[in-house]
Amino acid sequence: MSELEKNYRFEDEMKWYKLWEKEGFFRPEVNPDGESYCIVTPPPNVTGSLHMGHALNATLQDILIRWKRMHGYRALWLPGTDHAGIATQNVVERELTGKGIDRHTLGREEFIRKVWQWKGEYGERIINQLKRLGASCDWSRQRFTLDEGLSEAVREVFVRLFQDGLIYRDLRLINWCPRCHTALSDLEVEHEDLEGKLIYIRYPMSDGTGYIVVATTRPETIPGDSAVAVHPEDSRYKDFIGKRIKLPLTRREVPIITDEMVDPKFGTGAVKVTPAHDFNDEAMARRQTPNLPFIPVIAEDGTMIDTAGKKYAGLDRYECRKKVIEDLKELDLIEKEQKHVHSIGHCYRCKTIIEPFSTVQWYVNTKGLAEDAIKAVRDKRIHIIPEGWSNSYYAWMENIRDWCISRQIWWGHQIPVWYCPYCRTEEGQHHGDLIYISFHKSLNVGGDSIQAGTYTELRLRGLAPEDIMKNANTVKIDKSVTPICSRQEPGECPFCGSKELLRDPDVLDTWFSSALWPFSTLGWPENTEDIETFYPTNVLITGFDILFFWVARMIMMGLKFMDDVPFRDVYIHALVRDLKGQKMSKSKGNVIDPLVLIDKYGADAFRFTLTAFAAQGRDIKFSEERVEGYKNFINKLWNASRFINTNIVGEEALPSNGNSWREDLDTPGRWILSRLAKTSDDINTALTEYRFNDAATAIYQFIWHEFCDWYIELSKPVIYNNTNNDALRRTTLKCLLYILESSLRLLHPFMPFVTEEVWQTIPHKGETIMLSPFPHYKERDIEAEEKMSYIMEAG
RNA sequence: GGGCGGAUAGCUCAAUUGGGAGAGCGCAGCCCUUACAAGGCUGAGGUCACAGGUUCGAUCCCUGUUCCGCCUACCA
Repeated sequence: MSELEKNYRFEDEMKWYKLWEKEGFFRPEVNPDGESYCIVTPPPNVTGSLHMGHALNATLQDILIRWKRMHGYRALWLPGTDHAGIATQNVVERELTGKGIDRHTLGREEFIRKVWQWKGEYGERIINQLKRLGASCDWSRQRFTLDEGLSEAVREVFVRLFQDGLIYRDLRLINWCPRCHTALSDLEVEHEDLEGKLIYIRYPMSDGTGYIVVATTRPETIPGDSAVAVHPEDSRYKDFIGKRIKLPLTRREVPIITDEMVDPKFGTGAVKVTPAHDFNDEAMARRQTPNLPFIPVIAEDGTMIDTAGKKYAGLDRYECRKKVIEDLKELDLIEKEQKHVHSIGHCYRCKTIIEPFSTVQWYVNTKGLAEDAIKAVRDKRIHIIPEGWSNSYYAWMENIRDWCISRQIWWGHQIPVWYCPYCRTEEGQHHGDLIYISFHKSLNVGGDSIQAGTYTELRLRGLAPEDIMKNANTVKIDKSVTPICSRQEPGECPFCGSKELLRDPDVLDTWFSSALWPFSTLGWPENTEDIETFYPTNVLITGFDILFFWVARMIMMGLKFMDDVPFRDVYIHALVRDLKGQKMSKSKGNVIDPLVLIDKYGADAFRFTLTAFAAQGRDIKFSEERVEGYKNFINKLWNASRFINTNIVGEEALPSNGNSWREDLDTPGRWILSRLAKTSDDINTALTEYRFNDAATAIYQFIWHEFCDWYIELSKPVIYNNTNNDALRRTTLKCLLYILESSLRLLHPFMPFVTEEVWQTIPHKGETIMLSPFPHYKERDIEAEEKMSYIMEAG
């Protein structure tokens, strides 16, 4: 037992972490006979570094897992990272661009190799930051969503959903990011109100009887119009219905149609219909008989294509808009322009404005899955805490739309589907004629320069299958081409036996693999002991921002493939904001780096601050002053320990729970034991109900204001033997030590480092505080509490 | 457009069954008392957003209003 220094040195925190990890204390095997308790962590992106949200999230999980572990549970906190398809691809691409390298010149295989290399270099950063925070995860079980095992789970799930008819391909408008060059799901689009212009344009009648005025925010898509629509009941346009107009900037004529969806009160009550670039218009087009034609005018990269008119082809969509407005003005077809605020969708990864785009994509039919997932929450097989979020959950689930899962990027789980170019469709067309490939740059074949073509054409021109796929930039496979879905690469076409198969180039939405996380990480589809022991997991702790992205989908997939919920409780924690309540963001420059705070105040003080702030259902406005305050709290505890340590001078062994020493205590002693019991009870109850802040407040109040301010102060006369009562002196020392040691254990889940440090310097039982029992004392001494309250009030 | 949450001391926030309004920081005053000045003690400071209603009694329950934040939506 060494003399404690006057100030606690939090700088040495990590020496304990290293010991814990080395000794295997984080593994559930330390309590082999305990009841199982499991948390799987929300996997952070490999590209990420620890932000306040992660820190809060990890702190709360660590508190629960340490608490349960001390209660003797076979506690597993399973960590890992997410490959984060689009985000990671963007990061690596940006880095390559900095070196003047385009991923297309590298090719798919080489690019993926680069990403893995990048992951090897930087992927552990956030893991190390979690360790710095004190996270007691079982790192021996750490997983990555692109692991072989997890990839197998992904393939298994895809194939089974496909066989069940719950996965299908379809041609329809999707959210397309022209910068990331991929489809996005509805959730991956962030809407933001932007001020634009509502432009009133005259569309001349074909019969020369005048014109109809339509209001639009997107004049650049006029060449893609298939109609003008009015409300069927709109008397202003009664005589126009069925007539045709001359579409400005083109030579085409389009009809005036009716549709219930048109709002007569908006604009002029007449709206241009552009099925290929607007979701509403797509719906309208499909309601018409025959369907209105889809005329795309914008390319994958957001530039205009030939159908937009020679003059505009190649222009960016927003440059084109300006140009079109100028031209319409020149033609005197603009009646007026009006400022107009409306909500515009942006890519959640790169913030580019999304473009509705007609493509063939893979979808999951979610309706049935969602119904089961709704039931699980309604039947209380899953508890969402705070309960208010369950309303959001129901609202979203009840209106769920099919989930677009294919992404036109390279980093991710490639879809386990192949196509045979030599089979025919039901209509008798060759598949090879329905697969269209364009190359990133022209290929030279026997002096010919080839830029694009159908698969059949490219083969006829002498290109080998490998060359075609390796150099492909975009691959468009018609909806009617029969997919061959398989867990392993099929050696040959099951229909015609051809050995020349094309693999679907798309990868799956990152959230597809995350949805399997609670069971794929435990070893599924193998039937492992971990699955048996730890599924369903006990609680999922996460922010509300991924309630739909992730939580809802885990519930759907868990129910579907494990036939049981993935977790019993979902605890939704707050968002960490800055002092003014603003969301932290790099662009606003208000980001507080958790690592900076940890270096400045220590992980314990930082964790405790987050915990004390973590009231249910309320966002956190983070203030650094609080961290300072809890650093002082640590010092308080440290010095209380110093006081006790110097006075027991090694002569006292740790008194055990039920000893007769208690009977010799004076009123303050009986009182503090009773208060300790109440505090332990309060903390256990609070943690059971996920009231983290109440638990933190309880231990803080007890240690500082009851133990230090009152009991230690009252014990001094006794300790210094002013009372000439040796027996009482010894009992009081016992009591001081007992309370201190119990307090450390109560505090350990919140402040793992300082508690271990102090615990090791005082008499204790066991190897580490993190495996010592968590106090749960129930016996109160009401008489002593009442007596003491008189003393305290007399002050 | 629909839904949800918040408004309590100068600042950041607590208060789970309707009866006593609290903490941290900050502020004022007094204390270097042998664990801790990163501390101790004392104190000031709030018609618990506003207006009604229910009740013996409302920060808490109900209605409406204002302001703020968020989620969601097919606002051309």
